Amino acid sequence: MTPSRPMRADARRNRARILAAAEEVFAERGAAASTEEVASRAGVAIGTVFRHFPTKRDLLAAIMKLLRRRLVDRADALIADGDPATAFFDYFTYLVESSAEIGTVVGALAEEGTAVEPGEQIKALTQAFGALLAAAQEAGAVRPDARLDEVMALVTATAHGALAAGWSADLRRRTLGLVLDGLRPR
Amino acid sequence: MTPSRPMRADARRNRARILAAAEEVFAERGAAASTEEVASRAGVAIGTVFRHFPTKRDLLAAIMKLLRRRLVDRADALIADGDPATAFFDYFTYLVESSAEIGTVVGALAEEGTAVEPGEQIKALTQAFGALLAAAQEAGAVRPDARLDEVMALVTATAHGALAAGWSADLRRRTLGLVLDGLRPR
Amino acid sequence: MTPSRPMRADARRNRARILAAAEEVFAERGAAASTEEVASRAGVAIGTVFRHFPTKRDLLAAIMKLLRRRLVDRADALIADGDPATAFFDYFTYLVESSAEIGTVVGALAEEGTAVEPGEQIKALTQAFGALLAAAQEAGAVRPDARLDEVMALVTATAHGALAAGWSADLRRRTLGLVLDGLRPR
Amino acid sequence: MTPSRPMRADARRNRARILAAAEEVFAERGAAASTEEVASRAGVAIGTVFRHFPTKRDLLAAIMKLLRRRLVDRADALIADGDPATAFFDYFTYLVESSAEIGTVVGALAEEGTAVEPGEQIKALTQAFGALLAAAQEAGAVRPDARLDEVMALVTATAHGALAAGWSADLRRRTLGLVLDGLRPR
DNA sequence: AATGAATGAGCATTCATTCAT
DNA sequence: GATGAATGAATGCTCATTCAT
Repeated sequence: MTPSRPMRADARRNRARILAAAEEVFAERGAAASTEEVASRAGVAIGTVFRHFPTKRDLLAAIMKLLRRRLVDRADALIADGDPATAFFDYFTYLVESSAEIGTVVGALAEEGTAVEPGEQIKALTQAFGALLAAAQEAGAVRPDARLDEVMALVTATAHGALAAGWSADLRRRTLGLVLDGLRPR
Repeated sequence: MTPSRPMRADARRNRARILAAAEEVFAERGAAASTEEVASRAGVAIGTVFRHFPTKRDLLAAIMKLLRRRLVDRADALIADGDPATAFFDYFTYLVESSAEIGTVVGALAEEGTAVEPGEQIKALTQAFGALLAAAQEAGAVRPDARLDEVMALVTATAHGALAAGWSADLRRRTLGLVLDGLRPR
Repeated sequence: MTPSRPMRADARRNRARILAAAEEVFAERGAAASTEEVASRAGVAIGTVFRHFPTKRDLLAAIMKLLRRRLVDRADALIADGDPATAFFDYFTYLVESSAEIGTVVGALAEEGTAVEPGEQIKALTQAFGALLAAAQEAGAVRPDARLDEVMALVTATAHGALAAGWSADLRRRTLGLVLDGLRPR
Repeated sequence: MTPSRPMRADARRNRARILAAAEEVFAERGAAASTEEVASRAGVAIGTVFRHFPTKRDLLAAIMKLLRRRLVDRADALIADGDPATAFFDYFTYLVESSAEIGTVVGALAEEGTAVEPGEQIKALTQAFGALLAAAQEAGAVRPDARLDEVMALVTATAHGALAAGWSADLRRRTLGLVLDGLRPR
């Protein structure tokens, strides 16, 4: 309950390094990669990793939070930017293209049995995506009966698919085209 | 070579039990589940599992083969059955609905680095699906420019998505609706 | 105590095959080779091996017995043959040259903790070698103070050394020369 | 590379304990003894053994290095000491007497197929022994035509023999006498 | 706070041996 | 007697997590 004094400077630096290393390592090696590997890539000792993230789960969750924030930021930028019709499709495409980063982590957590709490971050993402969707529907670029949860499901699916199956860039573009066509008004 | 006389009755029974148990266990716990768990669920000793499948990989691969055969059989049944327009969409839906079974295993193998030989089984599946697609396009039920690889990609994606994200039955149905709409002629 | 009826013909044939296979396998792969390998090389099922030799130990012991008999036979032949001076040295050399066969088995048994009972066979070998030694000493070809147990020890040592260290044929010949020189009268 | 600061005190203590335990265990039980046994005899957990020696092979190799160093040290001491004639024979005897320690390990490694790199250690040993031999020959205590490799072979053989066959102290002394006689000038 | 050594449960795999067929 | 499937203890090794330094 005490506000717990602000982190020491080196501690904060280490936390960041660890997160960066973890992102790299898990993206490369899958979630089976060892925490030790993360530590050494971050240039810290294993104990330091566990001081910051008491559990491997916690580390994975933290990465996810990070990724989500990035995604949300991008959505906000697109919303602020302009043309609603383009924005929605651009964002959808962007999400699928970032899949590799996200996918591994999501998969890893799913595999462990306990999915991470959908928490605030995902709410924020959903909200941002919702805004883009509404705007696009308003502009008549997306069929009006498409609901937000369906659209979210669709991105997730396409992203996972692209990742797990290792589609070529070409195949990804074409498949994405089909998916997006399903969202356009007839 | 040696004609290798037909498996003894108890051996065949055990092999089947192990496969069934493995399917269950891996679907529930992910591919990280232990072989020991499979053995005990199958009611055999650990050595028996390894006698039938010398490697965990082999066990996983065997499950996959089994699943694929089921999928192909179903496709063949639908092809033989009649109405091409319905058949294609039914099969697509069926595949997504079986996703839980397939997904884990596929994912597990992909994660290990060495995917199982795409070999005959997947060729057979692609072929069967191709026949359904062609018939549906012929019947004017599917847009003529949709290519087989895109359609395969789409099923995979939807199936994985449904699996990993744990969609509700309702959400799955609605999302599937959107996907299939993208495949219909405009 | 009942004389236990004479072995069935096929049983005797199998016993022989197994022994032959075991000799091969253990010579090639060392004593760590699996009993299963022996069985398959002999063309019988694993159960058959264990029916004839209830324990891996027993199998190894049986091989040893076989080898010893061969060695004794050779000694007897040399004794009967003639020139005592040559005979002793020839036999010594012969033993070292057969080392590969013997060594593995002996080593294997030693490794297991319990050496095989020296039993009758080894007594027979010692006796045969003793005869050769005595004759050679009589003939003045070997120093009269060399005792039988020392000579036995010497062969064993040289044989093991040649085996374990993988001496070249040339090195073996030269080293053997030194050893034998130690046995000659000065 | 990295200067890699000097091992922590407890780590060094454990490393030493493990090596000592391993020497004991492998000498008693042969190389088939389990790593677990080594761990428990050393009073550490199994993980600690593997942290220090990532592979059983590595552990075996480390023991060998240790033994070799001891042998070389002894040789150096004898060289420095004085009387060349005695030194050579003393060292030969010493080597045979240490055989139990060495033999098991050497044998174990040989059996595994990959002998440890003959590398520096064995070169050092050969060299030290070579110096003793040369000095002894110079002093007229050893026949001048005896070559270093033959002499090495002879020690190896005698050591192995003494070890594997479990000679009594008396028999070892007498046999050694015969061997050494073969090396004296006539 | 950081370090990195120690822990020990867990895992895939092997193999001598037993026993139903 | 022969077969070969089943057993299960044992082994080498990994890795998340703890804790003394």
